[in-house]
Amino acid sequence: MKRNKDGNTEQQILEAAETLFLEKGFALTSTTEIAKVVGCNQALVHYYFRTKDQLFDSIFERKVYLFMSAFLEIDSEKLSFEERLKRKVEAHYDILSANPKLPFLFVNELTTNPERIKTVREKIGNTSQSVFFRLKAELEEEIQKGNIRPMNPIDLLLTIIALNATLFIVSPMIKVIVNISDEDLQQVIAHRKQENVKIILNSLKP
Amino acid sequence: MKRNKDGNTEQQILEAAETLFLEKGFALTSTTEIAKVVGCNQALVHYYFRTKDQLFDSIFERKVYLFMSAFLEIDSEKLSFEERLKRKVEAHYDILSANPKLPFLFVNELTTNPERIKTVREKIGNTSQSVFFRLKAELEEEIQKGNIRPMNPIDLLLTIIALNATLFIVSPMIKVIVNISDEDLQQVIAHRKQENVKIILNSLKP
DNA sequence: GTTATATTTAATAGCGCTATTAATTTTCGA
DNA sequence: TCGAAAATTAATAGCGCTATTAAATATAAC
Repeated sequence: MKRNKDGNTEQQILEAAETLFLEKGFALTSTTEIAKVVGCNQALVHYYFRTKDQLFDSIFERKVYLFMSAFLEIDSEKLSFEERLKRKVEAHYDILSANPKLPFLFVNELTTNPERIKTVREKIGNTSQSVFFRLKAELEEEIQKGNIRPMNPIDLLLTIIALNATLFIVSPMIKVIVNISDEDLQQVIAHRKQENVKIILNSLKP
Repeated sequence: MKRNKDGNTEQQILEAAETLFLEKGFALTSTTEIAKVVGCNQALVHYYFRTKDQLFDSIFERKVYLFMSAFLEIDSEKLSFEERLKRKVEAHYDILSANPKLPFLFVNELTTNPERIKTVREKIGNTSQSVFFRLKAELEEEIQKGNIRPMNPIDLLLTIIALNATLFIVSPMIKVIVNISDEDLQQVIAHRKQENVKIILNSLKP
């Protein structure tokens, strides 16, 4: 029986690669290991994806979209700026809770391999820019109205990303610096969403 | 002339290693490359430090201390809790500004090699715990007095680390998501210190 | 059933890395 | 100045990795 019983081998490779890349990053993951997880020959990984880089890129692009997706949706309901922002922050946090390794993947790859930034920008640059300019416009309108203090949209984005992503990025560090148990850490994660929302909304006040 | 003109070779290796480890992390830095930077034979790196791991550890430990150092000093002056906290946050931010690659190093190594957590904890565990418990005690006293809202000291630490470290961790990401120039990024970094202080002090209010 | 095509495997070239060893050169005190 | 100790080098064993190639096997169309 040569053919893989579990159906689509290409898909299995993709899934194993995703798990391993998220776990250890690009450099520490080998096509040999991916093949071992799937239970196939190592050459198959290259048969389907040619190079390790191509395999990684196809995964990475979708992950970047996932990370941004919380900010992409345009809310139809007529809600206040703060309420809309609150929902986006919560949605973003939820996505990260479900994919806690995501922030590390970005940091790791975009820091160690700045070349990839160009690739990413080509593919998602327009989307991310439109997200940014929409936020910028909304923010300026609110500032104009005097509802929130004057601030740079980059600062707001930074605060959101910092608070939301960092918990997942630094949880290994936290465990070292504070001698905290895994259960306590889970508790922190659980209640941290509202904490973040609170801090972010507080930071807007005039 | 066999002897290195620039004096202490061991020190030069240490410095080159530090630069490279900070730049690319443990895995992507080779002893071969370190030797090339120093201009010596690759075996010398192993002559002085035996293994790449030992070389890394000796650097890593000092970096962890550096990261924490802002919170170590006990301020003699009689200042309010908020003022003391403000100064610590600023000192911490200053250290990171001077060592912007530090946060990435921690995240990278403690995430990809959790084994190292044990080593770090053995060496700095007591120090970090005493820092934590001092903060905890001070915080509880202030909460008792009603000066700040009830909160977990872990939350406060998380907020500080998140806001301070993240800017330096994610600056490559920011450049992608927002199409920001290097000059603009420098501006953001420059004014971000007070922004962080503001957000942190705001987050304490009852 | 035969055959073209898709999938899978074994084998391997070629690279860079870590760590060790033995030999060589330099240093420096007696 | 001699010789032990320290510093440095060349050489290399041995490993795992990426990517390719050619051969083997399975699939499906006819």
